[in-house]
Amino acid sequence: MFILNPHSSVPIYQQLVDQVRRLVAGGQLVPGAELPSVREMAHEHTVHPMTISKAYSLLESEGILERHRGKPMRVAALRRNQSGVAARLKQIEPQLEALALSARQLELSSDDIVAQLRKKLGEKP
Amino acid sequence: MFILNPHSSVPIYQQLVDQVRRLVAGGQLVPGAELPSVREMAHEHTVHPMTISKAYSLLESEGILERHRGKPMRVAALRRNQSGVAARLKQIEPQLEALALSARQLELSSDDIVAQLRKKLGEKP
Amino acid sequence: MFILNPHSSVPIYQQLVDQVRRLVAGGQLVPGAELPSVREMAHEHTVHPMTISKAYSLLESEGILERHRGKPMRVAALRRNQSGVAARLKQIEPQLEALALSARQLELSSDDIVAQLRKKLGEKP
Amino acid sequence: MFILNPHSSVPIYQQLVDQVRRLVAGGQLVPGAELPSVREMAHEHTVHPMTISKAYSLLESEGILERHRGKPMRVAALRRNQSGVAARLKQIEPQLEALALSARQLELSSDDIVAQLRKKLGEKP
DNA sequence: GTGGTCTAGACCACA
DNA sequence: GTGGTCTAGACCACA
Repeated sequence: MFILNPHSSVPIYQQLVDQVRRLVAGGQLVPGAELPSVREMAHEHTVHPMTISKAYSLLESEGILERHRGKPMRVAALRRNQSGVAARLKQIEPQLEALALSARQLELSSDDIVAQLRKKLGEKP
Repeated sequence: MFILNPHSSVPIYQQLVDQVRRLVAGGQLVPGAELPSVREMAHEHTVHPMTISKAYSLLESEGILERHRGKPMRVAALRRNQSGVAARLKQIEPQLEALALSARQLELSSDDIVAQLRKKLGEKP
Repeated sequence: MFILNPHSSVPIYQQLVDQVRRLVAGGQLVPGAELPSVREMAHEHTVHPMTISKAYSLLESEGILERHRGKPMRVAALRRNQSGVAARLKQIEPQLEALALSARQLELSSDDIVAQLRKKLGEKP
Repeated sequence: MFILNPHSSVPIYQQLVDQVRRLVAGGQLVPGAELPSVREMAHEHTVHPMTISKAYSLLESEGILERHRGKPMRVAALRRNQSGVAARLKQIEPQLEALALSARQLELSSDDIVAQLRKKLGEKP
């Protein structure tokens, strides 16, 4: 369910945080759903447990996950308006802005960029 | 001409590398053009000369800039097919893929994403 | 294992890059082998850590070393045909050409040069 | 007669010094022979006159060239035993030692190295 | 004038 | 523990 790439320049804990956040916002992870334990997850991805732990803690402090003694982490109840299209678009705004900047500096036309983006959106990961 | 943000999480030297790379690919910096000297650039952005120097060295090792002893760095001759639309699209492919992944996980429709992207592309930076 | 001479006109970081490159090509450093940490190496040779770091970074960008967050640098897997005799001879080709040029200009006979070279090759460093 | 490569990592003045030294030792430049003027040489190789001047001055201080007011630089009379085989071999000793070190670290056999060197010695430049 | 190297030393991110 | 970034500042080589 989770894809962690140790060779990426994005820190592993960050990759995990980003994915959980988006899966929750996207509805693939619903409130109450349980996440793999730190140990399980660490073992499966051969990653240091502290790395998973850090990601979970961040998600907890964001109110996205909930910790209950003795139980696995769970997806928290959604706050109001957290899952509307606007809220989700807001989440990728920084990515969109960075992309737009790159496109301008590369003097790529909007149509070329959009065509390429649609291609990527159509592909399965 | 260059925008360096010391508060960004992207290292300063990396910001400069990215911008020069894109300005060259985009044609705003043509082969033979001289870049500001290390000291000039450092002074203008109140940044340590070594930070600029590191960026220039990386760009030299990529073959984008050329060093000529005693002279400022210059934009190198382009390698064949380096500046076609395809090559430039290739440069932002990682960004496009990351965006597509985010969009899928957020269950955002292609049309919503594209509409938002076009808005950003239309804005002046 | 490494010999760094601070009085040489060859920059310290360059000496290290050259040696690692050759030890890897020669097989004394095998893929997966860990290098001394930046701090260790710096302390042992009483050199600034950044100097070692610079060498390691260059070797990483050449694909000779691999960085794994939180761990010491490691020798990367060899690219195909990277370690054959031909590939290794290729590495000293510039040195051979410079030597041949000198010999010609000094009007030294091939036999004199070769005899002298064999003597040096026989000596322990 | 002289080959100056501005892209080499060896400084231009040094390239010139090395070549003159070897051409004199090799007998291609005999005592009394005149060298091109600083201006001429600088113009021919599109190099800064100061660069040529620096090389000539170094050669003069070594006693290889002589300056006579109003005349071009001339090759000085040879000092005793300056042109014997042993003296000339001495001049390339540092190069031979560097080569031997590289060969050892690359674990190249003496025979492979020598074969390759003979090939280079046989080629015209 | 140009860029390069190096040290001292602070501070950070990651595992 | 690991490596990375950055500054302050000295000193050098080259043109």
